[in-house]
Amino acid sequence: MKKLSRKEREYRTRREEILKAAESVFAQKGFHNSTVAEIAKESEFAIGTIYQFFKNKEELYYIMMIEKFDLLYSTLLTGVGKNIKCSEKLLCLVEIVFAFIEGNVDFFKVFTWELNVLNSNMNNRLKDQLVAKHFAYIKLISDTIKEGFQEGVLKKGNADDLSTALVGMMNIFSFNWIYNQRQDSPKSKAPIIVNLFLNGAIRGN
Amino acid sequence: MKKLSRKEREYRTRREEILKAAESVFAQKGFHNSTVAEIAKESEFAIGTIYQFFKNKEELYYIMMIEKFDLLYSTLLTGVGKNIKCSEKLLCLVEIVFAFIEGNVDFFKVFTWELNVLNSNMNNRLKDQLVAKHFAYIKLISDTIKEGFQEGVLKKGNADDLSTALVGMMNIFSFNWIYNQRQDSPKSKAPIIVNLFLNGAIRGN
Amino acid sequence: MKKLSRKEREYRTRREEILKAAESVFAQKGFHNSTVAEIAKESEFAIGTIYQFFKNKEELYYIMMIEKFDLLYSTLLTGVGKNIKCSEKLLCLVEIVFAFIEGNVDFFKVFTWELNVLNSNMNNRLKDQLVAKHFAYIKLISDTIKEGFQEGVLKKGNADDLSTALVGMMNIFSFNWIYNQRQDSPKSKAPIIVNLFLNGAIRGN
Amino acid sequence: MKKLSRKEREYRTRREEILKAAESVFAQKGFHNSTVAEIAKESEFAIGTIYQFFKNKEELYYIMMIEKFDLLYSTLLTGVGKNIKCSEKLLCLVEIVFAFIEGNVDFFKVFTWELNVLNSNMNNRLKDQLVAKHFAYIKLISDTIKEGFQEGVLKKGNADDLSTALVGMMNIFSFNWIYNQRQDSPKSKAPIIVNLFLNGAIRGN
DNA sequence: AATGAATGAGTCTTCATTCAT
DNA sequence: GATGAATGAAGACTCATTCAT
Repeated sequence: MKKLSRKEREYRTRREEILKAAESVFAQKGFHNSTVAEIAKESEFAIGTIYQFFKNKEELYYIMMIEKFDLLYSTLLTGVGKNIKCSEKLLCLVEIVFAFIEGNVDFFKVFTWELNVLNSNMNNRLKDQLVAKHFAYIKLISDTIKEGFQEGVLKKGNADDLSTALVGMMNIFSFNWIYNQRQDSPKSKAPIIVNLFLNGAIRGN
Repeated sequence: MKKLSRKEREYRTRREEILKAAESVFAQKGFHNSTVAEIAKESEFAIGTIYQFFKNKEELYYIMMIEKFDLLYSTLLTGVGKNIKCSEKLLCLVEIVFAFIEGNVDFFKVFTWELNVLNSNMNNRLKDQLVAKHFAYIKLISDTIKEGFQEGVLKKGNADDLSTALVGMMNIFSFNWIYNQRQDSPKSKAPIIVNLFLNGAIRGN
Repeated sequence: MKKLSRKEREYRTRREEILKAAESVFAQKGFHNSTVAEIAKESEFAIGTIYQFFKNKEELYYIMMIEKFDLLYSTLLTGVGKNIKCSEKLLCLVEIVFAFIEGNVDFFKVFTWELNVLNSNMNNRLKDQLVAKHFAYIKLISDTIKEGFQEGVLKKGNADDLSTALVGMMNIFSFNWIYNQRQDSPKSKAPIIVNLFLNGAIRGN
Repeated sequence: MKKLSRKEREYRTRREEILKAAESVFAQKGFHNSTVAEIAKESEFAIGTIYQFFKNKEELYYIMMIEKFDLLYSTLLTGVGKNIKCSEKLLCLVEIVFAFIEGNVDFFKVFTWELNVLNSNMNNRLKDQLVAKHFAYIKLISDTIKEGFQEGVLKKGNADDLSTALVGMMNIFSFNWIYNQRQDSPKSKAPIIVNLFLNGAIRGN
């Protein structure tokens, strides 16, 4: 661990401050609606100073993301390593991720899709309509799960949590397929997902 | 079902064509990097014509989304209704969603986060770095699952699918908490998720 | 006076209706903020129909103005001719012009300067400020006139009317000079104006 | 009088330059036919720079007007104050206004009505026709005044000047009535105007 | 090294005019 | 002759980036 000069230490501190400001601004407005001027103001540096630390807005965005991911990753690595049994490791892993998210809401908000970021004052009605459609879709699933409770085939539990979990799985497989050429088609994954959802991953079920 | 005049039919057709073009353009570039001029060109109409059908770019975006959601929803409703058993319904549901996504890649791409939409020619290296971080994170999870195979506690299967599914569940609970005030904190959901992942939803496990 | 065919008569009627609508719309919003679509709607004709009667928006504007001027002129000609003495003629003339204006407010509004026509919701404060400056200017003049009352040199009367009249004379000489090359400079007209204002046009004063 | 920093002084200078350019461009083309790009070019600044000094085109317009008015007003105030007798004050006042107008032709042109501002290459014939109508109207008045010369009731003088003055008075009373609810109807002002025109404001006439 | 004023390319949106029906 | 949907040129305004101080 090299000892840093005062210059170097100050440089790092400023850089961190800018990254923090960027995270906050990007989280509130998304990439496209955030201006470099805002980030400058939030960080209490001049616009030009931002450009001394980062080549451009896009680089600032990427580096902020990468560093956050790094932090999450190293936290996970240490945390998970403290457990021995697989099931304990998994629980620990999920807990660390969630704790990280609760402690870095701004960062996670940056992942938001563009929709959430439209200025839409005028189109609030349309936005509400879209949200309503989404809820109807979720409700269809949770209603099906409630039927499973009635039918006696599913353990009684929170139907919303279960439907949320199922949707989460569907979404991620869809994304992966869309943005990764090599992935199998989602359709082929359907039985796997439903099977996992119903029987779980543990041997013996 | 009222019979539509030729005028009305033509109007609808044109509107559909614009919506299709918008879907395609928005999917490729995201909302902010798409220009109305591009949508006009793609749809083979003049710029001004777009504005005869939609008040502005934002409205075009929302309406495109809403109509797609409507279509998915009604397809689901009919499809799921044909089954009786809960587990069959769920499989059917997942299959319909996946079939819809495979048939509407453009639409689904629109949901993408802004990151995927940056012009980044310059910053491709950074983007790759970020993707690498993400894969390392996923790998940590799938490695843990592979340990579960070794340990004999988990049914042998595709570790990538399982880790993907787990991440999908974590993500969606995080999103819901971030964008919904009333939701319980993710941390409290950790045991539920891990339990579902391990034991499944079926009664008796 | 040729007798007109029905066709011809209908043509004239439609034309009048369009001109009337144009007058009303132009008066409310000025030339630049009026759209042909609005004039079409006001006149209850289609946009295309407007263009059957007038080559373009500008021509519609000019012809509307010209026809109104014609009407005023012929009204004046008949009215003034009924008097014999010059002073009666002048009074009659002023009265006819004023009656015409009161009966054709819309038309006269069209003469407005662009200032009155700005959309300025945002800039209302600035507009008010400008109006205030103008009033200060007028007040300076009427105060000077009031001093004349005190001094005993001016017949007691309405200082506002007198200052308004003076400003009206100054304005018109300025305009004429600005838009007519050949006119004498306003400066040379100053004594004439002040003399007329003080002594009037009648012989003997 | 605070001493200004170099920065502040430079800022003011640039601002003045933009205002001067705006005055010139607006004077030539009117508000609506002037583009911000033209003003930028005329002032030798970039478009964006204009927006650093003024929120938008409209604000630029208003502020330019207000500052000119301020200048005229303060010039008047000092100038008129140097005289004691009312009639001298009035003459001085008129002379200052006229001198100001001669020195600020651009500014005064800005007051122009929209008519003068139409692009009318195509419609020059119509514009000429309209101007002709206007002259006919003026001529009617000046002819009446000439009759007054013949009749011996009016002091011999320049009939054009007299008719111009009369029209100026009529116009301003009409404007004030149209744009000020509370004002008396023009018709009621007719005798006042004619009386002023004939007898002047001086006591004893 | 830090600053922030200046830059101008880029984009949404409007609206006069045309022309196929 | 009447219609009004389609057109696309034009213009206000924004904001990432530069560079002189």
